Amino acid sequence: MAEIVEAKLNLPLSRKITAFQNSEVFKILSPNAIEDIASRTIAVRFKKGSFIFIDGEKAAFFYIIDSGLIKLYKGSSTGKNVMFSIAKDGDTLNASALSVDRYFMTAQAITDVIALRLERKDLFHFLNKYPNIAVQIMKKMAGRLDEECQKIVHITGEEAEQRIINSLYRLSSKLGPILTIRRKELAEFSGITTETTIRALSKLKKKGIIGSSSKRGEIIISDMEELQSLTV
Amino acid sequence: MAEIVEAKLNLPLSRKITAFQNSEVFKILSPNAIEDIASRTIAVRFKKGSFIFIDGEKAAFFYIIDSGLIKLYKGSSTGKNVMFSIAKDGDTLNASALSVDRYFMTAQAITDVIALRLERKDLFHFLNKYPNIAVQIMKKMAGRLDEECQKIVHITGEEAEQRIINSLYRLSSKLGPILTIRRKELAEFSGITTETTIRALSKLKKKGIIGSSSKRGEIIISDMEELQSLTV
DNA sequence: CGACCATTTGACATCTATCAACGCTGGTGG
DNA sequence: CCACCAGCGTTGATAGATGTCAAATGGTCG
Repeated sequence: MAEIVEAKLNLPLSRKITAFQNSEVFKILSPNAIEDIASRTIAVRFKKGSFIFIDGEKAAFFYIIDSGLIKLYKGSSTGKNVMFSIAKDGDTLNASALSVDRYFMTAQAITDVIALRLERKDLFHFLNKYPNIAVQIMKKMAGRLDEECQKIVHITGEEAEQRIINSLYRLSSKLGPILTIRRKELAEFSGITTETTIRALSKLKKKGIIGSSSKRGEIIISDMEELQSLTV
Repeated sequence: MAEIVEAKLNLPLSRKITAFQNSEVFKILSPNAIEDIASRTIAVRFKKGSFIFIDGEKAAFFYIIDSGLIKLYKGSSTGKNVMFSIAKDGDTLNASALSVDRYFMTAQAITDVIALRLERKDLFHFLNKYPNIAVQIMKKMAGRLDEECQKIVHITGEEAEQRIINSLYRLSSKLGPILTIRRKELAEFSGITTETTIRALSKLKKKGIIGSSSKRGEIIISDMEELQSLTV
Protein backbone atom coordinates (compact mmCIF):
# COMPACT_ATOMS: atom_id res chain seq x y z
CA MET A 1 0.00 0.00 0.00
CA ALA A 2 2.22 2.76 1.24
CA GLU A 3 5.11 1.43 -0.72
CA ILE A 4 8.01 3.36 -2.10
CA VAL A 5 8.74 2.43 -5.69
CA GLU A 6 11.91 3.92 -6.99
CA ALA A 7 14.65 3.05 -9.46
CA LYS A 8 18.15 4.40 -9.62
CA LEU A 9 19.07 6.07 -12.80
CA ASN A 10 22.19 7.22 -14.57
CA LEU A 11 22.04 10.91 -15.20
CA PRO A 12 24.99 12.86 -16.62
CA LEU A 13 26.63 15.24 -14.19
CA SER A 14 25.85 18.16 -16.48
CA ARG A 15 22.14 17.55 -16.05
CA LYS A 16 22.47 17.29 -12.29
CA ILE A 17 24.30 20.59 -12.31
CA THR A 18 21.51 22.16 -14.33
CA ALA A 19 19.01 21.02 -11.76
CA PHE A 20 21.01 22.67 -9.00
CA GLN A 21 21.32 25.87 -10.99
CA ASN A 22 17.54 25.92 -11.33
CA SER A 23 17.10 25.59 -7.60
CA GLU A 24 16.28 28.65 -5.56
CA VAL A 25 18.33 27.29 -2.69
CA PHE A 26 21.52 26.39 -4.50
CA LYS A 27 21.81 28.77 -7.41
CA ILE A 28 23.59 31.32 -5.25
CA LEU A 29 26.58 29.00 -4.96
CA SER A 30 29.68 29.12 -7.16
CA PRO A 31 29.86 26.70 -10.10
CA ASN A 32 32.56 24.75 -8.29
CA ALA A 33 30.45 24.36 -5.18
CA ILE A 34 27.46 23.27 -7.24
CA GLU A 35 29.50 20.67 -9.04
CA ASP A 36 30.89 19.52 -5.72
CA ILE A 37 27.42 18.89 -4.33
CA ALA A 38 25.80 17.68 -7.52
CA SER A 39 28.41 14.99 -7.96
CA ARG A 40 27.47 13.53 -4.59
CA THR A 41 23.85 13.00 -5.56
CA ILE A 42 22.17 9.93 -6.90
CA ALA A 43 19.43 10.28 -9.50
CA VAL A 44 16.24 8.39 -8.74
CA ARG A 45 13.11 7.84 -10.78
CA PHE A 46 9.66 7.55 -9.22
CA LYS A 47 6.66 6.33 -11.14
CA LYS A 48 3.43 8.34 -11.03
CA GLY A 49 1.60 7.52 -7.82
CA SER A 50 4.60 6.18 -5.92
CA PHE A 51 5.86 7.59 -2.66
CA ILE A 52 9.08 9.53 -2.25
CA PHE A 53 8.76 9.39 1.51
CA ILE A 54 6.09 8.80 4.10
CA ASP A 55 4.97 10.75 7.16
CA GLY A 56 6.61 9.42 10.30
CA GLU A 57 9.47 7.53 8.71
CA LYS A 58 13.09 8.19 9.55
CA ALA A 59 14.21 11.12 7.44
CA ALA A 60 17.15 9.70 5.54
CA PHE A 61 17.32 11.80 2.40
CA PHE A 62 17.15 15.26 1.00
CA TYR A 63 15.93 15.73 -2.59
CA ILE A 64 16.14 18.18 -5.42
CA ILE A 65 13.52 17.69 -8.08
CA ASP A 66 14.79 17.40 -11.64
CA SER A 67 11.40 16.92 -13.28
CA GLY A 68 7.82 16.03 -12.43
CA LEU A 69 5.30 17.06 -9.80
CA ILE A 70 5.08 15.87 -6.22
CA LYS A 71 2.31 16.49 -3.73
CA LEU A 72 3.08 16.95 -0.06
CA TYR A 73 0.33 16.03 2.34
CA LYS A 74 -0.58 14.72 5.74
CA GLY A 75 -3.25 12.21 6.64
CA SER A 76 -5.52 12.67 9.64
CA SER A 77 -6.93 10.18 12.08
CA THR A 78 -10.37 10.73 10.55
CA GLY A 79 -9.15 9.61 7.15
CA LYS A 80 -9.08 12.99 5.47
CA ASN A 81 -5.90 14.12 3.80
CA VAL A 82 -4.62 17.66 3.83
CA MET A 83 -2.37 18.73 1.00
CA PHE A 84 0.14 21.46 1.73
CA SER A 85 1.95 22.01 -1.51
CA ILE A 86 2.88 20.74 -4.91
CA ALA A 87 6.61 20.68 -5.55
CA LYS A 88 8.06 20.97 -9.04
CA ASP A 89 11.47 20.94 -10.70
CA GLY A 90 14.01 23.06 -8.88
CA ASP A 91 12.24 22.65 -5.55
CA THR A 92 13.89 20.96 -2.62
CA LEU A 93 12.14 18.29 -0.61
CA ASN A 94 12.60 17.80 3.06
CA ALA A 95 14.77 20.78 3.91
CA SER A 96 13.59 20.07 7.42
CA ALA A 97 15.67 16.90 7.36
CA LEU A 98 18.42 19.00 8.81
CA SER A 99 16.66 19.39 12.07
CA VAL A 100 13.80 16.96 12.41
CA ASP A 101 14.73 13.31 12.32
CA ARG A 102 11.44 12.08 10.90
CA TYR A 103 9.47 13.18 7.88
CA PHE A 104 6.39 14.98 9.06
CA MET A 105 4.44 14.70 5.85
CA THR A 106 4.11 12.35 2.91
CA ALA A 107 5.53 13.05 -0.55
CA GLN A 108 3.84 11.30 -3.47
CA ALA A 109 4.54 11.60 -7.19
CA ILE A 110 1.66 13.16 -9.16
CA THR A 111 3.48 12.53 -12.44
CA ASP A 112 6.57 10.50 -13.18
CA VAL A 113 9.40 12.13 -11.29
CA ILE A 114 13.17 12.30 -11.51
CA ALA A 115 14.89 13.58 -8.40
CA LEU A 116 18.43 13.95 -7.13
CA ARG A 117 19.00 12.43 -3.76
CA LEU A 118 21.45 13.46 -1.10
CA GLU A 119 22.08 11.63 2.13
CA ARG A 120 21.27 13.48 5.30
CA LYS A 121 24.85 13.40 6.53
CA ASP A 122 26.12 14.71 3.19
CA LEU A 123 23.70 17.60 3.41
CA PHE A 124 25.12 18.40 6.85
CA HIS A 125 28.59 18.19 5.43
CA PHE A 126 27.84 20.65 2.67
CA LEU A 127 26.04 22.94 5.07
CA ASN A 128 29.25 23.33 7.02
CA LYS A 129 31.30 23.68 3.89
CA TYR A 130 29.01 26.26 2.30
CA PRO A 131 27.24 28.13 5.11
CA ASN A 132 25.27 30.26 2.67
CA ILE A 133 23.05 27.30 1.98
CA ALA A 134 21.71 27.49 5.52
CA VAL A 135 20.45 31.00 5.01
CA GLN A 136 18.81 30.01 1.74
CA ILE A 137 17.12 27.05 3.36
CA MET A 138 15.91 29.21 6.21
CA LYS A 139 14.52 31.63 3.68
CA LYS A 140 12.63 28.80 2.05
CA MET A 141 11.31 27.54 5.36
CA ALA A 142 10.25 31.00 6.48
CA GLY A 143 8.35 31.35 3.23
CA ARG A 144 6.65 28.01 3.76
CA LEU A 145 5.74 28.94 7.32
CA ASP A 146 4.25 32.19 6.11
CA GLU A 147 2.22 30.35 3.47
CA GLU A 148 0.82 27.84 5.93
CA CYS A 149 -0.11 30.57 8.39
CA GLN A 150 -1.81 32.46 5.60
CA LYS A 151 -3.68 29.30 4.76
CA ILE A 152 -4.93 28.97 8.32
CA VAL A 153 -6.22 32.52 8.15
CA HIS A 154 -8.10 31.69 4.98
CA ILE A 155 -9.47 28.40 6.21
CA THR A 156 -10.87 29.97 9.34
CA GLY A 157 -12.05 33.19 7.75
CA GLU A 158 -13.13 32.64 4.17
CA GLU A 159 -15.95 30.63 2.66
CA ALA A 160 -15.55 27.69 0.35
CA GLU A 161 -15.69 29.48 -3.00
CA GLN A 162 -13.20 32.10 -1.87
CA ARG A 163 -10.85 29.41 -0.61
CA ILE A 164 -11.03 27.64 -3.94
CA ILE A 165 -10.22 30.91 -5.67
CA ASN A 166 -7.23 31.42 -3.40
CA SER A 167 -6.06 27.86 -3.95
CA LEU A 168 -6.36 28.12 -7.72
CA TYR A 169 -4.46 31.36 -7.74
CA ARG A 170 -1.63 30.05 -5.60
CA LEU A 171 -1.32 26.86 -7.59
CA SER A 172 -1.47 28.49 -11.00
CA SER A 173 1.01 31.18 -9.97
CA LYS A 174 3.50 28.44 -9.38
CA LEU A 175 2.50 25.82 -11.92
CA GLY A 176 0.96 27.79 -14.75
CA PRO A 177 -2.64 28.02 -15.98
CA ILE A 178 -3.00 24.31 -16.71
CA LEU A 179 -3.23 22.48 -13.42
CA THR A 180 -2.59 18.75 -13.40
CA ILE A 181 -4.72 18.12 -10.37
CA ARG A 182 -7.81 16.11 -9.51
CA ARG A 183 -10.88 17.67 -7.90
CA LYS A 184 -10.19 15.60 -4.83
CA GLU A 185 -6.66 16.95 -4.59
CA LEU A 186 -7.82 20.54 -4.95
CA ALA A 187 -10.31 19.79 -2.19
CA GLU A 188 -7.56 18.43 0.05
CA PHE A 189 -5.45 21.47 -0.73
CA SER A 190 -8.31 23.78 0.22
CA GLY A 191 -9.54 21.91 3.27
CA ILE A 192 -13.02 21.26 1.85
CA THR A 193 -14.87 18.19 0.62
CA THR A 194 -14.72 17.13 -3.00
CA GLU A 195 -18.42 17.86 -3.56
CA THR A 196 -18.24 21.39 -2.23
CA THR A 197 -15.12 21.96 -4.31
CA ILE A 198 -16.92 20.86 -7.46
CA ARG A 199 -19.86 23.13 -6.70
CA ALA A 200 -17.48 26.07 -6.31
CA LEU A 201 -15.74 25.13 -9.56
CA SER A 202 -19.09 25.05 -11.37
CA LYS A 203 -19.72 28.65 -10.34
CA LEU A 204 -16.26 29.65 -11.50
CA LYS A 205 -16.93 27.97 -14.84
CA LYS A 206 -20.09 30.06 -15.24
CA LYS A 207 -18.07 33.18 -14.46
CA GLY A 208 -15.61 32.18 -17.17
CA ILE A 209 -12.64 32.03 -14.83
CA ILE A 210 -11.88 28.39 -15.48
CA GLY A 211 -12.36 26.46 -18.70
CA SER A 212 -15.17 23.98 -19.14
CA SER A 213 -12.84 21.29 -20.41
CA SER A 214 -14.04 18.14 -18.77
CA LYS A 215 -10.72 16.37 -19.02
CA ARG A 216 -10.05 14.32 -15.97
CA GLY A 217 -7.35 15.34 -13.54
CA GLU A 218 -6.98 18.75 -15.08
CA ILE A 219 -8.20 22.27 -14.38
CA ILE A 220 -7.54 25.10 -16.81
CA ILE A 221 -7.51 28.70 -15.70
CA SER A 222 -8.95 30.75 -18.52
CA ASP A 223 -8.97 34.21 -16.94
CA MET A 224 -5.89 34.69 -14.82
CA GLU A 225 -6.41 38.44 -14.31
CA GLU A 226 -9.93 37.98 -13.00
CA LEU A 227 -8.75 35.13 -10.79
CA GLN A 228 -6.03 37.31 -9.32
CA SER A 229 -8.37 40.21 -8.71
CA LEU A 230 -10.74 37.92 -6.79
CA THR A 231 -7.96 36.45 -4.65
CA VAL A 232 -7.61 37.78 -1.13
CA MET B 1 -3.87 52.11 17.73
CA ALA B 2 -1.26 49.71 16.50
CA GLU B 3 1.42 51.50 18.42
CA ILE B 4 4.62 50.06 19.74
CA VAL B 5 5.23 51.12 23.32
CA GLU B 6 8.60 50.18 24.60
CA ALA B 7 11.20 51.43 27.03
CA LYS B 8 14.85 50.66 27.18
CA LEU B 9 16.06 49.14 30.35
CA ASN B 10 19.35 48.49 32.08
CA LEU B 11 19.77 44.82 32.73
CA PRO B 12 23.00 43.35 34.13
CA LEU B 13 24.96 41.23 31.69
CA SER B 14 24.65 38.24 34.00
CA ARG B 15 20.88 38.29 33.61
CA LYS B 16 21.15 38.57 29.86
CA ILE B 17 23.45 35.58 29.86
CA THR B 18 20.96 33.61 31.91
CA ALA B 19 18.27 34.36 29.36
CA PHE B 20 20.47 33.01 26.60
CA GLN B 21 21.30 29.91 28.58
CA ASN B 22 17.57 29.28 28.96
CA SER B 23 17.05 29.52 25.25
CA GLU B 24 16.70 26.36 23.22
CA VAL B 25 18.46 28.01 20.33
CA PHE B 26 21.51 29.40 22.11
CA LYS B 27 22.20 27.09 25.01
CA ILE B 28 24.31 24.83 22.82
CA LEU B 29 26.91 27.58 22.51
CA SER B 30 30.00 27.95 24.68
CA PRO B 31 29.85 30.39 27.61
CA ASN B 32 32.20 32.71 25.77
CA ALA B 33 30.03 32.75 22.69
CA ILE B 34 26.93 33.39 24.75
CA GLU B 35 28.57 36.30 26.54
CA ASP B 36 29.72 37.62 23.20
CA ILE B 37 26.19 37.70 21.84
CA ALA B 38 24.43 38.67 25.06
CA SER B 39 26.61 41.74 25.46
CA ARG B 40 25.42 43.01 22.08
CA THR B 41 21.78 42.99 23.09
CA ILE B 42 19.66 45.79 24.44
CA ALA B 43 17.03 45.01 27.04
CA VAL B 44 13.58 46.39 26.31
CA ARG B 45 10.41 46.47 28.39
CA PHE B 46 6.96 46.22 26.86
CA LYS B 47 3.81 46.98 28.81
CA LYS B 48 0.95 44.50 28.75
CA GLY B 49 -1.01 45.00 25.56
CA SER B 50 1.71 46.79 23.65
CA PHE B 51 3.13 45.56 20.37
CA ILE B 52 6.62 44.14 19.92
CA PHE B 53 6.22 44.21 16.17
CA ILE B 54 3.45 44.35 13.61
CA ASP B 55 2.60 42.26 10.57
CA GLY B 56 3.95 43.80 7.41
CA GLU B 57 6.53 46.12 8.96
CA LYS B 58 10.20 46.04 8.09
CA ALA B 59 11.79 43.31 10.18
CA ALA B 60 14.50 45.18 12.04
CA PHE B 61 15.04 43.14 15.20
CA PHE B 62 15.41 39.69 16.60
CA TYR B 63 14.33 39.07 20.20
CA ILE B 64 14.95 36.69 23.05
CA ILE B 65 12.32 36.80 25.74
CA ASP B 66 13.55 37.29 29.28
CA SER B 67 10.16 37.26 30.95
CA GLY B 68 6.48 37.59 30.13
CA LEU B 69 4.12 36.17 27.53
CA ILE B 70 3.68 37.29 23.97
CA LYS B 71 1.01 36.25 21.52
CA LEU B 72 1.79 35.89 17.84
CA TYR B 73 -1.12 36.37 15.47
CA LYS B 74 -2.26 37.50 12.09
CA GLY B 75 -5.31 39.55 11.23
CA SER B 76 -7.53 38.77 8.26
CA SER B 77 -9.35 41.01 5.85
CA THR B 78 -12.64 39.96 7.44
CA GLY B 79 -11.53 41.24 10.82
CA LYS B 80 -10.93 37.91 12.49
CA ASN B 81 -7.58 37.28 14.10
CA VAL B 82 -5.77 33.98 14.07
CA MET B 83 -3.35 33.27 16.87
CA PHE B 84 -0.46 30.98 16.11
CA SER B 85 1.46 30.71 19.34
CA ILE B 86 2.24 32.15 22.71
CA ALA B 87 5.92 32.77 23.30
CA LYS B 88 7.44 32.74 26.76
CA ASP B 89 10.82 33.29 28.39
CA GLY B 90 13.63 31.55 26.55
CA ASP B 91 11.79 31.68 23.24
CA THR B 92 13.11 33.58 20.29
CA LEU B 93 10.95 35.95 18.29
CA ASN B 94 11.29 36.47 14.61
CA ALA B 95 13.86 33.86 13.75
CA SER B 96 12.53 34.37 10.25
CA ALA B 97 14.09 37.84 10.28
CA LEU B 98 17.13 36.18 8.82
CA SER B 99 15.41 35.49 5.59
CA VAL B 100 12.21 37.47 5.26
CA ASP B 101 12.57 41.22 5.33
CA ARG B 102 9.16 41.93 6.76
CA TYR B 103 7.41 40.56 9.81
CA PHE B 104 4.62 38.29 8.66
CA MET B 105 2.69 38.29 11.89
CA THR B 106 2.06 40.57 14.82
CA ALA B 107 3.60 40.12 18.28
CA GLN B 108 1.71 41.59 21.20
CA ALA B 109 2.50 41.43 24.93
CA ILE B 110 -0.10 39.47 26.94
CA THR B 111 1.65 40.38 30.20
CA ASP B 112 4.41 42.87 30.89
CA VAL B 113 7.43 41.68 28.96
CA ILE B 114 11.17 42.07 29.15
CA ALA B 115 13.04 41.06 26.02
CA LEU B 116 16.58 41.23 24.72
CA ARG B 117 16.86 42.80 21.34
CA LEU B 118 19.44 42.15 18.64
CA GLU B 119 19.73 44.04 15.41
CA ARG B 120 19.17 42.09 12.26
CA LYS B 121 22.68 42.71 10.99
CA ASP B 122 24.17 41.61 14.32
CA LEU B 123 22.22 38.38 14.13
CA PHE B 124 23.71 37.80 10.68
CA HIS B 125 27.13 38.55 12.07
CA PHE B 126 26.78 35.99 14.84
CA LEU B 127 25.33 33.46 12.48
CA ASN B 128 28.52 33.56 10.47
CA LYS B 129 30.64 33.54 13.60
CA TYR B 130 28.79 30.63 15.22
CA PRO B 131 27.28 28.50 12.44
CA ASN B 132 25.68 26.10 14.89
CA ILE B 133 23.05 28.71 15.61
CA ALA B 134 21.73 28.31 12.09
CA VAL B 135 21.02 24.64 12.59
CA GLN B 136 19.28 25.38 15.88
CA ILE B 137 17.14 28.03 14.29
CA MET B 138 16.26 25.70 11.44
CA LYS B 139 15.27 23.11 13.98
CA LYS B 140 12.99 25.61 15.63
CA MET B 141 11.46 26.65 12.33
CA ALA B 142 10.92 23.08 11.22
CA GLY B 143 9.13 22.44 14.50
CA ARG B 144 6.94 25.48 13.98
CA LEU B 145 6.13 24.42 10.44
CA ASP B 146 5.17 20.98 11.65
CA GLU B 147 2.92 22.48 14.33
CA GLU B 148 1.12 24.74 11.90
CA CYS B 149 0.58 21.89 9.45
CA GLN B 150 -0.77 19.76 12.27
CA LYS B 151 -3.07 22.61 13.14
CA ILE B 152 -4.43 22.74 9.61
CA VAL B 153 -5.15 19.03 9.80
CA HIS B 154 -7.07 19.57 13.01
CA ILE B 155 -8.96 22.61 11.80
CA THR B 156 -10.16 20.81 8.69
CA GLY B 157 -10.81 17.45 10.30
CA GLU B 158 -11.87 17.83 13.91
CA GLU B 159 -14.95 19.37 15.48
CA ALA B 160 -14.97 22.38 17.75
CA GLU B 161 -14.79 20.61 21.11
CA GLN B 162 -11.92 18.43 19.95
CA ARG B 163 -10.03 21.42 18.65
CA ILE B 164 -10.46 23.18 21.97
CA ILE B 165 -9.13 20.08 23.70
CA ASN B 166 -6.11 20.02 21.39
CA SER B 167 -5.50 23.71 21.91
CA LEU B 168 -5.72 23.47 25.68
CA TYR B 169 -3.34 20.54 25.70
CA ARG B 170 -0.78 22.26 23.51
CA LEU B 171 -0.94 25.48 25.48
CA SER B 172 -0.79 23.86 28.90
CA SER B 173 2.07 21.59 27.86
CA LYS B 174 4.09 24.67 27.23
CA LEU B 175 2.74 27.13 29.75
CA GLY B 176 1.55 24.96 32.62
CA PRO B 177 -1.95 24.20 33.90
CA ILE B 178 -2.87 27.83 34.60
CA LEU B 179 -3.41 29.57 31.31
CA THR B 180 -3.37 33.35 31.25
CA ILE B 181 -5.60 33.62 28.27
CA ARG B 182 -8.96 35.11 27.40
CA ARG B 183 -11.78 33.08 25.85
CA LYS B 184 -11.47 35.20 22.77
CA GLU B 185 -7.78 34.41 22.49
CA LEU B 186 -8.36 30.70 22.89
CA ALA B 187 -10.98 31.03 20.16
CA GLU B 188 -8.50 32.78 17.88
CA PHE B 189 -5.93 30.11 18.64
CA SER B 190 -8.41 27.38 17.75
CA GLY B 191 -9.95 29.01 14.71
CA ILE B 192 -13.47 29.14 16.18
CA THR B 193 -15.77 31.89 17.39
CA THR B 194 -15.72 32.97 21.01
CA GLU B 195 -19.25 31.72 21.62
CA THR B 196 -18.56 28.24 20.31
CA THR B 197 -15.37 28.16 22.35
CA ILE B 198 -17.27 29.02 25.50
CA ARG B 199 -19.83 26.31 24.82
CA ALA B 200 -17.05 23.78 24.41
CA LEU B 201 -15.42 24.98 27.63
CA SER B 202 -18.72 24.56 29.47
CA LYS B 203 -18.79 20.90 28.48
CA LEU B 204 -15.20 20.46 29.61
CA LYS B 205 -16.09 22.04 32.94
CA LYS B 206 -18.87 19.50 33.40
CA LYS B 207 -16.41 16.73 32.63
CA GLY B 208 -14.09 18.10 35.29
CA ILE B 209 -11.22 18.69 32.91
CA ILE B 210 -11.02 22.39 33.52
CA GLY B 211 -11.77 24.27 36.72
CA SER B 212 -14.91 26.34 37.18
CA SER B 213 -13.00 29.39 38.35
CA SER B 214 -14.72 32.31 36.73
CA LYS B 215 -11.69 34.55 36.92
CA ARG B 216 -11.37 36.66 33.84
CA GLY B 217 -8.59 36.00 31.38
CA GLU B 218 -7.66 32.70 32.95
CA ILE B 219 -8.35 29.03 32.33
CA ILE B 220 -7.24 26.36 34.76
CA ILE B 221 -6.67 22.78 33.68
CA SER B 222 -7.72 20.56 36.55
CA ASP B 223 -7.24 17.11 34.99
CA MET B 224 -4.15 17.10 32.83
CA GLU B 225 -4.09 13.31 32.34
CA GLU B 226 -7.64 13.22 31.07
CA LEU B 227 -6.95 16.18 28.83
CA GLN B 228 -3.95 14.45 27.35
CA SER B 229 -5.84 11.22 26.77
CA LEU B 230 -8.54 13.10 24.86
CA THR B 231 -6.05 14.95 22.68
CA VAL B 232 -5.54 13.70 19.17
C1' DC C 1 -19.75 53.35 42.64
C1' DG C 2 -20.39 53.30 37.74
C1' DA C 3 -18.90 52.23 33.16
C1' DC C 4 -16.94 49.03 30.39
C1' DC C 5 -15.73 44.78 28.85
C1' DA C 6 -15.39 39.71 29.30
C1' DT C 7 -18.26 35.87 29.84
C1' DT C 8 -22.29 33.28 29.27
C1' DT C 9 -26.64 31.57 27.40
C1' DG C 10 -30.37 31.39 23.96
C1' DA C 11 -32.60 31.52 19.35
C1' DC C 12 -31.93 31.35 14.65
C1' DA C 13 -29.77 31.28 9.99
C1' DT C 14 -26.71 29.17 6.94
C1' DC C 15 -22.88 26.94 5.11
C1' DT C 16 -20.91 22.74 4.39
C1' DA C 17 -20.53 17.79 5.22
C1' DT C 18 -22.86 13.73 4.29
C1' DC C 19 -25.41 10.36 1.76
C1' DA C 20 -27.13 8.91 -2.63
C1' DA C 21 -27.46 8.36 -7.48
C1' DC C 22 -25.78 8.56 -12.17
C1' DG C 23 -23.07 9.66 -16.42
C1' DC C 24 -18.53 9.28 -18.15
C1' DT C 25 -13.75 8.08 -18.87
C1' DG C 26 -9.63 5.88 -18.98
C1' DG C 27 -7.31 1.84 -18.18
C1' DT C 28 -7.19 -3.18 -18.22
C1' DG C 29 -7.73 -7.79 -19.44
C1' DG C 30 -9.49 -11.08 -22.45
C1' DC D 1 -9.39 -4.35 -30.48
C1' DC D 2 -13.22 -4.11 -27.75
C1' DA D 3 -15.94 -4.63 -23.61
C1' DC D 4 -15.97 -3.95 -18.96
C1' DC D 5 -15.58 -1.60 -14.63
C1' DA D 6 -13.47 0.98 -11.00
C1' DG D 7 -13.15 5.40 -9.98
C1' DC D 8 -13.72 10.43 -11.22
C1' DG D 9 -16.87 14.13 -11.86
C1' DT D 10 -21.37 15.99 -11.18
C1' DT D 11 -25.80 17.13 -9.17
C1' DG D 12 -29.51 16.79 -5.69
C1' DA D 13 -31.59 16.28 -1.04
C1' DT D 14 -30.89 16.49 3.83
C1' DA D 15 -29.02 17.00 8.45
C1' DG D 16 -26.13 19.07 11.58
C1' DA D 17 -22.54 21.91 13.36
C1' DT D 18 -21.09 26.38 13.84
C1' DG D 19 -21.46 31.31 12.91
C1' DT D 20 -24.33 35.24 13.88
C1' DC D 21 -27.27 38.22 16.44
C1' DA D 22 -29.16 39.49 20.85
C1' DA D 23 -29.38 40.04 25.62
C1' DA D 24 -28.32 39.23 30.51
C1' DT D 25 -24.79 38.61 34.02
C1' DG D 26 -20.70 39.43 36.47
C1' DG D 27 -15.91 41.03 37.20
C1' DT D 28 -12.48 44.91 36.96
C1' DC D 29 -10.65 49.18 37.00
C1' DG D 30 -10.60 53.95 37.33
